[in-house]
Amino acid sequence: MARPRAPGHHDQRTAILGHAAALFAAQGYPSTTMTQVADAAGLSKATLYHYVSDKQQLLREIAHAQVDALHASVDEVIAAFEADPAGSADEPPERALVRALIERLVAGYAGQADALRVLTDEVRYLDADAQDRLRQRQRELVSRLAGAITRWQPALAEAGLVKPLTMLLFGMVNWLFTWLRPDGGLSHASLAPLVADLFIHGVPCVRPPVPRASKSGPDGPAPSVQTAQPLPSGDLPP
Amino acid sequence: MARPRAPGHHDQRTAILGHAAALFAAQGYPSTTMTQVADAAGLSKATLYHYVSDKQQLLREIAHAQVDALHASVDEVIAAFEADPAGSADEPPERALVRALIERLVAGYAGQADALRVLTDEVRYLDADAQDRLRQRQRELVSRLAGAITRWQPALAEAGLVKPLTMLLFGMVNWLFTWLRPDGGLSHASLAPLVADLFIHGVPCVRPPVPRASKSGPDGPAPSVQTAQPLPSGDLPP
DNA sequence: CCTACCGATCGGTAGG
DNA sequence: CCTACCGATCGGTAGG
Repeated sequence: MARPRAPGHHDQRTAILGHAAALFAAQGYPSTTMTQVADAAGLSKATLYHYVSDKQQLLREIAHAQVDALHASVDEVIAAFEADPAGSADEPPERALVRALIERLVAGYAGQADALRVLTDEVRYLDADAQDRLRQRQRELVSRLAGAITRWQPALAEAGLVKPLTMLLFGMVNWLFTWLRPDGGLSHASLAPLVADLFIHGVPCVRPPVPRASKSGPDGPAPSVQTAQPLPSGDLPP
Repeated sequence: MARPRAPGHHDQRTAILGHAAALFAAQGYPSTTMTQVADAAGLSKATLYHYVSDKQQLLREIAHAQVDALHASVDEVIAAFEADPAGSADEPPERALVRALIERLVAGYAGQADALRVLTDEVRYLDADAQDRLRQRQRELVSRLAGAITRWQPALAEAGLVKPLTMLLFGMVNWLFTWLRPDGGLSHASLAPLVADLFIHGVPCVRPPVPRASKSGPDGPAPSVQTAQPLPSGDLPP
């Protein structure tokens, strides 16, 4: 059989990013060598450096492409919703949008597990500048989800609970690739409604301020729950 | 002022593990150098090696101590429950136990953020043997939570949903240190009931098999949801 | 002879 | 697109 045609520059870059994402996801960024990336892509290390300027660029592009893809998913769901806001008739449209967003995010994990893992676990190894830009985009993603939840449950927003609940949702979703095996008996498609049901039926039942007696003594007024600056991923102290 | 007394061997080791956990959590295991660990502990590198045999041992002991601490937390909650199974009278005891376990796990994140982050994010860098032993202990922890949930909602166990729901719970909890700042307006103590309420009110509402029309066509019988082998953390392909 | 520790440097390998 | 290397720095250990 003939040797496959050398792909174009753009395609070769795409392939390299895919191999790099798989290696970063499996081994972590710092312990993945450029030689491994080159081998996986079927290139010499020198040739690899013909397509990318350095190791950081691989991480930067994988992460940015992934967060862009997540935004695009939200775009699509919202566009479909605005075209037909009625939803599925058995639930209010605001809730239907939240459900659709959750199911879409979960479903997206099927084919993007590697890049998503890089986005959540390896971003800490990015340069400070690239990391800041990425976190900004991630915060925007959180805000879009939080906005949909606020329109569904406005009372929660007044209590300052929307951002925390949104982050709990991201916790469930981002933790998936940690335990969900693509070859397991449980698929992403069958898990998506589970996550959506759990969140959608649980959220209306949370009790805002928490007047329950906790371990801490009465050392002040009941703490009003405030929204901390939400950071989708850990950050690196100086 | 006199030079402080040299702490005992055990105390010095404990201090070293604490500094290493902080560095591993902040920078990741591979990019943390033994020199940094030594500096943080106020020791020379050679002296550091008097207390630990190698870098892997640091990671191994931090992770094992942390999973042991989590088991101890579960022990305590269950012991308290068995001493007084009635719970808080306004909810069934099985549900009260699940709530107590959730709140205890969340509260535990207050003082153990570094070690927990190491446990969830850095275990992949452990040797295969140590990693296997640790994952076994983590699976046992998941099983203990799943057992409590099963006793509360036996119907979910028959549908094979307990392990997935347990992992969603761990997702919310393990994701906390990613966005919850200790100095933020939102404390672990005020968040714990939020997580518990969300889970406890959401779980009874999940619909088992999912007879909803999904995107996939009718290419077979409705997939029976099975429990995949739950892995609390990612694993390293060969 | 022990412990606790130091300054200096080893062999090997990383990214480029 | 490869072989041959570099400056640096890693984890770990030597002698005293």
